[in-house]
Amino acid sequence: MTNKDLADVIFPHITKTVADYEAMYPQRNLKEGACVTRFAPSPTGFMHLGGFFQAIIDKLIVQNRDGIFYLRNEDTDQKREVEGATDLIMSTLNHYDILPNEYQFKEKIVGNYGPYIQSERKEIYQTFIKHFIEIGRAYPCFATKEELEELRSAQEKIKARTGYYGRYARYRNLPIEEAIKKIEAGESYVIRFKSMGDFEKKFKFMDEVRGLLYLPENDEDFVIMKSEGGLPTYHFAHLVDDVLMRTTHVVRGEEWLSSVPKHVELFETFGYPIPKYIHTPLIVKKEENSVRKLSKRKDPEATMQYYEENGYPKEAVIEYLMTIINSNYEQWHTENPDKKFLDFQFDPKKMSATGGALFDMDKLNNISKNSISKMTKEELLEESYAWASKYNEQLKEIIDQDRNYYRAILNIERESSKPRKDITTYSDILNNIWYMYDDLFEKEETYEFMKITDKEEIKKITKTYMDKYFSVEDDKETWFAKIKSLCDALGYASNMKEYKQNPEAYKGNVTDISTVLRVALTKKAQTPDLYEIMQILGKDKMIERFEKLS
RNA sequence: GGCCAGUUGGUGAAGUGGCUUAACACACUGCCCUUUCACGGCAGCAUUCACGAGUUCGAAUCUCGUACUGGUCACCA
Repeated sequence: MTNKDLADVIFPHITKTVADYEAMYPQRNLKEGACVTRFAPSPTGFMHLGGFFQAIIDKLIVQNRDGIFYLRNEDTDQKREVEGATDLIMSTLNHYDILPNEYQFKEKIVGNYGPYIQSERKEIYQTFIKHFIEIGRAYPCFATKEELEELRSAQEKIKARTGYYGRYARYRNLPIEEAIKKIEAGESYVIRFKSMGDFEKKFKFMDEVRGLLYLPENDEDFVIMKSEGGLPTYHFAHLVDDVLMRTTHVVRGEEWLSSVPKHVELFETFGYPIPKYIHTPLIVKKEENSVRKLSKRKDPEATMQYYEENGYPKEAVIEYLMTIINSNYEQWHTENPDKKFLDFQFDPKKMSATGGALFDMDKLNNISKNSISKMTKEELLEESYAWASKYNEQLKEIIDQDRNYYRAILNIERESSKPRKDITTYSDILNNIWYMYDDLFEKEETYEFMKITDKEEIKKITKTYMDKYFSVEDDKETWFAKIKSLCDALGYASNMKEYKQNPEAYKGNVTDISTVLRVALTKKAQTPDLYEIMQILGKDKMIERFEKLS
């Protein structure tokens, strides 16, 4: 009995060879220096911020060098699989313009290196596993859960390193005859890799972010194929897929760093070149006195859905993540305002290796605010309308009522060198403009009058203003000159310096008068430019609102 | 506990032996501008790079030790 017999008993249906697959998926014909990257999420029904972060890097590496960025669906854990997960991933990548070059989606395969769904690659994995068994580098293991738990507690008791390795690898040297007998008797088993490594020895490993590392060799006989379903574990799928799909750069979270010895031994056993690894910092959150990974259960901001729903412009989300990816990005972007994020030259060496970047909502909000302030009125109209159509019916209705009116409101103090920055997200817009709409204006009950609260005085100010000083034709200078005249006429100081020198001589100053007009028209003490608001409101509406006060 | 990584202001960080009396951005504070707010401008915010020792004429930058933080040790990825 030989290993070959064992392999045939386990995989009687596998007829192809490793060489067949190597031929089917030949070396890619790429330009000099072009890279192949992948985004390989497991379909859990969420698009995690951390995964998205990696997808940006994947895209960045490939961009401008005619490389290939592909999406691979890692669905080997059927227990966790969620229906429609790929839809969500694709739509998120699409929303942010980082679509892959190759993918498999809705029965459609784009690219010659598929299938890109792991559960459809079972035969391929099994071919490789079969080969491993034949060459004596993999074997069936019949250890039960209980057996493994016992092993673990025994190891803990004598303070040995836990795990299935060396002399603890109970089924490693099981005679082939016995193994076959057990299999034929229908016993449950997994396939384990037979490691030849020595934990006491170190090897050199080049991490693209951290530089040269010395890691201990792997000596664990880890599982490469699960008992149910015959699907591989991550480690083995990583080997097979990234070899056959000809991946050159693996971008993944730094939680994988400690599995590197396993992967290196796997690649070396086959004699395949090891891809370059970019282990990215995790995005973490502060809690009490510790930090932890963003969790989709506890932190809504951990999923990409959050940013879409709350109306963050996509450029803002990208820009924020870019500042974490390479902190010189912000500077680069201010120096190259017309370039897109994909033009940026990503350098893994410049990425922080600090083991965790604290998620900073303040920073994101600031970026978002700036990004909205730079939009033209037309852009903001389109973007906010698209957002409202999905997430805010009230805003959508308002826009539908009168697009021109809405556009005019958005344009207040916009499209200038120093635009306003008071809208953080699209979901913020309504809070900032409601008073321009009669029904919303009616609903608000309180007027935020400040210094002048006397009804008669307010009435006098508004009436005098409308009767003698207001004209729609005035430009801004004339308009303000008239406000000043109004001040003078009613005993308020039009000149702030004079007022400050002798406040007793006046009833108040131009600020007080402006505030009265502002609050009377908007109910709010703080609004954008009053002149523009009056222009948009128009004379009739102004009179109407002033009269409501009596 | 073993192994691995990391440790520069409240936050993201620049920095790779002298150009650093530690960049930039966010946050915060104060002042100025101003019809309110937002914007903008100016200034302040780490005498010091976790701590200790060593190498060196010279260290945030190199070496060692300690402490702390994080990751990992699954038939999850």
